[in-house]
Amino acid sequence: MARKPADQSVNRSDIIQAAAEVLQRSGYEAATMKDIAAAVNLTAASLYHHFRNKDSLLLAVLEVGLDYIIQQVEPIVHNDQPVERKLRAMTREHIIGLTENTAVGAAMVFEIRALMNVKAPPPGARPAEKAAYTEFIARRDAFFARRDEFEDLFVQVIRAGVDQGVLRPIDIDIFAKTLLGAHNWVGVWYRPDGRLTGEQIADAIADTLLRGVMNQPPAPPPASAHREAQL
Amino acid sequence: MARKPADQSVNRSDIIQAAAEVLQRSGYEAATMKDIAAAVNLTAASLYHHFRNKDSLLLAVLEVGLDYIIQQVEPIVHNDQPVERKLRAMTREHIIGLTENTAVGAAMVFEIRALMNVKAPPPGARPAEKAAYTEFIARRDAFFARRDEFEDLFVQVIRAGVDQGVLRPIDIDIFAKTLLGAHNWVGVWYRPDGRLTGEQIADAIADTLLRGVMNQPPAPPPASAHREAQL
DNA sequence: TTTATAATCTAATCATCGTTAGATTCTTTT
DNA sequence: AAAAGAATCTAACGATGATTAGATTATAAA
Repeated sequence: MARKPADQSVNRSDIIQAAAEVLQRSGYEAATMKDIAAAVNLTAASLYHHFRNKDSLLLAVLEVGLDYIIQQVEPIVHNDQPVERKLRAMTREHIIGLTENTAVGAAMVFEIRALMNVKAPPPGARPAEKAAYTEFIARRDAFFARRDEFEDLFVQVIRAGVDQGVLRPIDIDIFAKTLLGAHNWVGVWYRPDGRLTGEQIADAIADTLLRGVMNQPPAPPPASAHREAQL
Repeated sequence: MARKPADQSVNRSDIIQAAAEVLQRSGYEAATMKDIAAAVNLTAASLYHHFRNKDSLLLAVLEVGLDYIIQQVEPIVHNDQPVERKLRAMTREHIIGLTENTAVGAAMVFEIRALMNVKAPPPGARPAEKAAYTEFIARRDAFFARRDEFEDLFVQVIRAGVDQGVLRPIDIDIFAKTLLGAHNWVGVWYRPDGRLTGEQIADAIADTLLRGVMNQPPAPPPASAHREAQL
């Protein structure tokens, strides 16, 4: 019965990646379904075979991005390295994640607000439309909850550092947001053909921010350590 | 001949502020001329008496924001205080500027990209339309140039600090972007009814970032110094 | 080979929105 | 008061774009 998808037909992931790229150029509202479809050699109508509507496609892009970043960062929180090592590794994974896929990275920064703009269907709308909306709201709220959880990972590690006396008695929320701002901003200006790799950028940022909050000046970064060596 | 504007009629500034507020909620593409007009009790058509078109209104919002921030930050660069005092004061003025008018502050972060999306008029368009477009492009490019100059103010001060040996031999561009990212991000999450004032947030961020880049640990911030005392 | 269904297309619908035309009202100057 | 121009309005135009209906094609399972 169930047919295995053919190799040459596009799948959800193809569309999500293409959508992210169009979003990066145009922003959500300016990006048309036709633009996105053209990026995978389809017509706009064909996209509706894969996604309920435009909002749902946007959400899918953001979910993929958040899932990936959480998957990279979360394990670091639960290992038993010292706080400074954890923070450095988290900065690395976050920034590398944003720079490896700049389209999705930019969407994570710029398009989240578009999630707030979706309008409820009018009272006279078809039941299917209302159902789609309800489901969307639930998925969106779950997304925001996960986003908050992600940001809280940094808060947890920073708090542990302050409690242990490794970090100065800083305002934890403000530092977490300073950190996240510095990270996210990389997603705004980074270009793959730039002077530095994502890894180098991450190390430079981590150096400065760690030094800014540690009681003892941090150990110099493991100069040419390979990425996995940090985990 | 020339009539003095009546007191109860709306002026450019009113519309620009209202537009910024609508933009903050909806983003540029989702914001309609009707929405903006309603915020100043006008019809959409009336806006065209004050602005050539929607693009031009967006640009006006961004120009106002950039002008204000530059006006606050630029003088600091040219006084003769030590680098650390300058950087702290620049952070203060930048963040206070973003938090005093959150609508314009958010526009400066989120809507600049919309400037890239304006489409050229078709070859068959009216001359007036083509002229408006040409003028828009020129103004837009001037805006970007000024924006770059603004960011360069930070680079200049940081470079001076490194040259003087006050700051560690950091990567100047990366640190400037780290700083700007931390600043701009405040414009994303700050709420006027939050726990801290813009000034307090600025001080906390400046503490951490300065400590992160100074060779000697920075002097503790002038605890309860009033804002103007920094200049 | 037949069949079910996945994937895609063409063509149309429906709503929204930027923009313009032209009339009207309001305020200042003469 | 009359004139001039500024500010605003109503009504419409034209374009765009999300979405749907229904037909068509391709592919894997039977």
